[in-house]
Amino acid sequence: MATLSEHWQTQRHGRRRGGSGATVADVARSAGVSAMTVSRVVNGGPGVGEATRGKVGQAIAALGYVPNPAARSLAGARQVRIALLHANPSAAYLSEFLIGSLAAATASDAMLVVEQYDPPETPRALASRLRKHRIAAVLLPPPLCDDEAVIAALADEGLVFARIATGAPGMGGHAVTIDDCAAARAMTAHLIAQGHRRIGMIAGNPNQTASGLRLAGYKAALSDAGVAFDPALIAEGDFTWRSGLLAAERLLGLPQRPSAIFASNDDMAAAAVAAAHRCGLDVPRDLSITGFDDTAMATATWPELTTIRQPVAAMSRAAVRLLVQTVRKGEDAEFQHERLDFELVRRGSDGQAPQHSAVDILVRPVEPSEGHGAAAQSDSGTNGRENP
Amino acid sequence: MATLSEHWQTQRHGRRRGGSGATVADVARSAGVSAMTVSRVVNGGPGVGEATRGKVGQAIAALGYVPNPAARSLAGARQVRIALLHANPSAAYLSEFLIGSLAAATASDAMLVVEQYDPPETPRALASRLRKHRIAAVLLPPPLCDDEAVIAALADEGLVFARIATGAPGMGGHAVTIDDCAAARAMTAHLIAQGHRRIGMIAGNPNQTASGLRLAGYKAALSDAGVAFDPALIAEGDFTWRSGLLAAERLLGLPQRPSAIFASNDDMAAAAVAAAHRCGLDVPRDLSITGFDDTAMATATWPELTTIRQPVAAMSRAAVRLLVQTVRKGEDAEFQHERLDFELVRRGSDGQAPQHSAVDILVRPVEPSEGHGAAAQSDSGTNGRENP
DNA sequence: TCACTTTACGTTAGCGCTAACTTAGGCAAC
DNA sequence: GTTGCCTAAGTTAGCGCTAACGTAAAGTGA
Repeated sequence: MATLSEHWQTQRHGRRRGGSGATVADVARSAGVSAMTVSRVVNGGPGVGEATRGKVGQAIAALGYVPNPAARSLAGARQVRIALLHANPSAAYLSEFLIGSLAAATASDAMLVVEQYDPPETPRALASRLRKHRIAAVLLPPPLCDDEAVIAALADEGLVFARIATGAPGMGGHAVTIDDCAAARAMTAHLIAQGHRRIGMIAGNPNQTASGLRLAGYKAALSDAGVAFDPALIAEGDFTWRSGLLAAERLLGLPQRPSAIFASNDDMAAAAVAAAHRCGLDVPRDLSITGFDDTAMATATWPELTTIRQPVAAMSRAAVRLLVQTVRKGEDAEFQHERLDFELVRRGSDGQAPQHSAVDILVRPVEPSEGHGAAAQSDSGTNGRENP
Repeated sequence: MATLSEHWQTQRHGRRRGGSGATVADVARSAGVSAMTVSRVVNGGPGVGEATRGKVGQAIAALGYVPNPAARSLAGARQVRIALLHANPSAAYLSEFLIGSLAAATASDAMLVVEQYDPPETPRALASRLRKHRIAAVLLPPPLCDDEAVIAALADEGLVFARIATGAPGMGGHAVTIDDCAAARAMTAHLIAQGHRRIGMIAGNPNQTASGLRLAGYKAALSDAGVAFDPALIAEGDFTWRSGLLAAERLLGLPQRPSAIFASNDDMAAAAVAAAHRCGLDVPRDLSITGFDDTAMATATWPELTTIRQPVAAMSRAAVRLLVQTVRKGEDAEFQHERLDFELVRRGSDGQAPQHSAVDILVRPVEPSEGHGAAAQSDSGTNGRENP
């Protein structure tokens, strides 16, 4: 048995200290208050005077104190585990998505685990598997965010969930989206403003609600501009590159082909570029093509795609925050729909509509946002002779 | 909903029990041993009899006991924080990489945090920033795995690191790779086996050590087959799509153009496909093209790319495991080089060489040094064998 | 046989933090 | 004044686990 003084020493510089990092006790001593008060300050709890709060804050800064999350969740007995459920690990947005969620999870002292969901498994089995893993909340990126069977199963198991980039909020869960309809409308208006009138639309898979919204935005912009809607200009894809290729080929095979194609995601837009090249069309001189999402694919094509940027990382951060809040609060689950801003990123794949283009460019040069207009024109004019 | 269970958490002695989950104490009681013994069993520690171990194991299974990681790292005062350092959040491999590391980190009770490194910051500032965040070990995916300045700075700060998919192990850190040279050799042999003799190579950025190895593998396969090496068939890229396009255009502009192009990654291979189409060449009838990495880009082109699959998730898992081990062990850092198997994935972008070289096949069939060629013909792809 | 090591456990004491309670002082109302 | 009630703290008691040490029994060697 250690003597009293030895014991005291042990407590401070004990055999098991991690070495680095001050503790609440250190801060408390330095600020001349109790550990509990420090804890209250750190967590923004009530019942602390303004002066004390200041002293403690200074001590925290001076010692570089960072709370130990392990101790925290032990003491609180509340270790929130959030699952990121994905169906397709190679989806382009997933890495950015993961980075955002991981940051938010770390910040709110929750634990992020990644779970895969593959078709052979039933939604019900999935949900109970998640429960067994002690998951409290689930993050649903596309395409899972629109899978009603999965959502129903999760809700049945009492799991909280947040749907990312879905078109249809509601269904008892948080939703974090951009305004898909407005974005599509902006992009279509952008094309119309450049003189395009026959604008092909490669729509997404109809079981993704975002597809519908993007299509609606397209129609809205046409109607805004008084351009008649032509159903023949809608080709349906399923967000894969391959489907985009087929859709684009159909559009380009039309008797009166469009002068622009707006694809519902970048993969399909990139495929449209490939299809255009196959047909001997120059992009954007003969055909403008725009995408949606601003994934890596947008810059893996030539010319690079003008597209809509979704703030994926911010969206996942927001979703994690919402989930953690809900789980910690407990009962009063009031589900939110957070809508973040999108951005129209202009690159080189769009330009003036063919008929008037040469004149227009001389008279009214393309806005020099990135000087791509001229460069794209000259670059793509070189070489590139082909015929199928 | 959760309303029912939340209410009565006072069930046990403590007023603060989080509802779900057995504890060591529960298991101990059920098995009739002490908590410490349970802990020893769980951690595979020594000093436990076989009979006791069995009893405890049964109790664990019966109660569905899962250790609480928070309590664990608190008690052990060893909360290993591993940083995944990345330079480019949209890199195609990153999501798979993250999934693997996250799984491994969770399994070994380490904490994974993601840190970005952007050029304006100096390597030294980066390293000290990591220290401030209490990072103990760093995961270095490409291209950071070959950044000597960064590596030196990390080493100076006493951080352990693991380099993924680098070509040059050593430099005081773990390395997890595939055998890039053997993989490139296998791919080249695969092309040779199909009658190709003029095989263009789009090399990677020379400051990536993997680039050199892949080039070496290409040369080795040529030499294996007795095909003369022609420096004109090497075009240098930097792993971006755009650079691949330029490189491919140069190769296809050659007076005697190659009948196959082997690109050092999928992005460049996809660009080569685009370039071929631009020139009116059919892939694979007129030109075979193969890639490397098997990222999403490999299936976002038509035809889909025959490529080398790297087990990215497995690699990141292995790296995390190595790092955790090293950090836990403490000093005796013995750095390992783990080399995992690659796989040649055959899709639609490669085929027999055009007519005239078919004669070559009949006259002098290629003698694959280790049976790469023959095995690789099978559609499902084959496991790569290590080289002597 | 006894001293000595080894093996197989049990005991104690925290890791750092916070929920829940307790206490000290202030301030109003009766 | 004193009762009551508020606010701003401090105190106590763990959360679940394991490092370090304690101890009893079995094995070892002379």
